[in-house]
Amino acid sequence: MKKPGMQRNTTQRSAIQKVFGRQDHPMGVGEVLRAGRRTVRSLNQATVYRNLKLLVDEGWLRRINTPESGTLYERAGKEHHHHFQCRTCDQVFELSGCALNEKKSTPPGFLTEGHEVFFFGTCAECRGTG
Amino acid sequence: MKKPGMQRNTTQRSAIQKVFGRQDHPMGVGEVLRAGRRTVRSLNQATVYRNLKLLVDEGWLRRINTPESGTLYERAGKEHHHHFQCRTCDQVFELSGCALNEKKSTPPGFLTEGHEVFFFGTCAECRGTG
DNA sequence: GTCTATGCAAACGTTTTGCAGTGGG
DNA sequence: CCCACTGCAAAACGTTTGCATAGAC
Repeated sequence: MKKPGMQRNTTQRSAIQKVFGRQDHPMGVGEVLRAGRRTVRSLNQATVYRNLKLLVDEGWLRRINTPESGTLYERAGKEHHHHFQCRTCDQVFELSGCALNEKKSTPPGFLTEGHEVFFFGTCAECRGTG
Repeated sequence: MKKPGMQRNTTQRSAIQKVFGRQDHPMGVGEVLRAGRRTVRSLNQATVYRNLKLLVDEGWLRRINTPESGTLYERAGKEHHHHFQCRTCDQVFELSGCALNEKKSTPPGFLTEGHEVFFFGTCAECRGTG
């Protein structure tokens, strides 16, 4: 058995965390990498993957699985919410609140521990209504 | 511009469709391939991929994007419903009904055209309650 | 000095694609 | 006899991993 050991504060990880501090929308690996390189020029893709995983395990980030844009990440600890993806610009937005009755949807005998909701449509800007 | 042309009835496609006639739970490419080979021994993975896409475009199948088990497919045309994935046995179940208020969740200016809900938990059988 | 984290490249699993040949209409 | 469809193999993705070494503490 190998003891985990203490984690270190690297410039790479800080850069990645800073990216999430500046952006308020869910981001994919590519966007994090590009943004992070503005702070650490040498930042590597593998490092981003490793740190995103680490930050998720740590509870600092949350993974979101989108049907259209693959895996995205957002800061954890926010209030329970869901997501909306615009089919025109592909941007993912956070929606506040939750209009879902979890109990009503759970079949007898089953135990529901969580849920995820994804909305599709057109965002205000792409409708020209924004 | 290339005219699409008429599609043909191949033994491979029929085999794939027959698989969905026999199974009532969402299936991944691997399961479809394995099951389809019981009808057409030579059935190829690429053929399955191509036909699943074709059948989705045609409206005969529906894609489901699961966070844990990747892309699954089910017969289209069923009543609106959602899915439940057991974290123990990984099986995906169909839930009937929809306890979601779509209007209430849509921000002003946005247009919601659809939604997908995914539940996680433990199924009746894995709880020993089934 | 120790040992974690990084960069790089190779490996991986999944899905797509190019191509020559098969077979449905 | 066409041309959509198939099988096969290669390519294209997104993600993970092994390894030598840089750097945090």
